[in-house]
Amino acid sequence: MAKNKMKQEELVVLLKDAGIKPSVQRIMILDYLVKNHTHPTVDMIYRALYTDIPTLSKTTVYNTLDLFTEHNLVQKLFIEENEIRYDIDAAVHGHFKCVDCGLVTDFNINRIETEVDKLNENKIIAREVYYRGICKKCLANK
Amino acid sequence: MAKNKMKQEELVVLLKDAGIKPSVQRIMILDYLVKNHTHPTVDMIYRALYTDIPTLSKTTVYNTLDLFTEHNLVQKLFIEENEIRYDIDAAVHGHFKCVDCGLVTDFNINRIETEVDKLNENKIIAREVYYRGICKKCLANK
DNA sequence: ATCATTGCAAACACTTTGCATACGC
DNA sequence: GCGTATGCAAAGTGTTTGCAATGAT
Repeated sequence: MAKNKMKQEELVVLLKDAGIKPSVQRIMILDYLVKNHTHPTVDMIYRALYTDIPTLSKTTVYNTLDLFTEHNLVQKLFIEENEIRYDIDAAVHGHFKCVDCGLVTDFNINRIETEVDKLNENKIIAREVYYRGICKKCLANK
Repeated sequence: MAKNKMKQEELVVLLKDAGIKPSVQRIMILDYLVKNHTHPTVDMIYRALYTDIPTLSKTTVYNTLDLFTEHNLVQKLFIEENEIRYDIDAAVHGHFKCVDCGLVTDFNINRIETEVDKLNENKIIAREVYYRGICKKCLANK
């Protein structure tokens, strides 16, 4: 209980530091993202929180995640068609999606060597590396 | 004229080699992809070909691109939400999308160094690198 | 009292599906 | 003639918009 209370305050600080006014919904959504590094979709977040706040609207989840994205608290991932996923991990890393079980996992990138001359006059805002394949767990089940 | 005829035959060979039965629509869509390395969306392809074949249906464009994807003739790109783009270039390369003008350009990747141990037991089917930012042309216009 | 946030319902955009027609060997 | 390809219309899915109700300071 005391721990939960403390955690809540940390989340409030996180929001305020990002320049976002806290609210019950915003804290809960941030809480979910902090506790679940599973690159959830809007629907996953909505379904997880719906039981706690039955009045929650998907619009609010969309609004809140857009707000978080604008304030660089989360990053949108477009690893597959027809779904946006959200990631709270700020460090640059790659995403591996298993096309079998759908799980998205992170992996570290030490270095990307690109053809510099073609890119160096552009302003690069985001770098994303997506791998798709079959994870070892799904490979074992075959 | 003679050149166009020859080109057409080359496209037919390309399709047959991929195990795809040629048709007027398939040849025209492939022709568009070969001539336009602009990572087009379904809509771009549809609108470009519509004037030549007014009976063309978007469904056919979808069907054909799915078929091409299955036969590894093209690759789907998920660089931004709500749009699938198609790329006929088989070599592994990165994609830079200008968030200002929307243009998607290719760049070469010489090497990606990842944390090997975490990935090497997975079977990797596709590797995609997306950069987003503002291209030098748009930067100059500001 | 004022301004921002929430959330319902409707609208939207892109994609897929069902099925009848047309085409090719 | 038979199997496949095409294309219309309808349905589906994820996201956005308009707007009224609610909440916070």
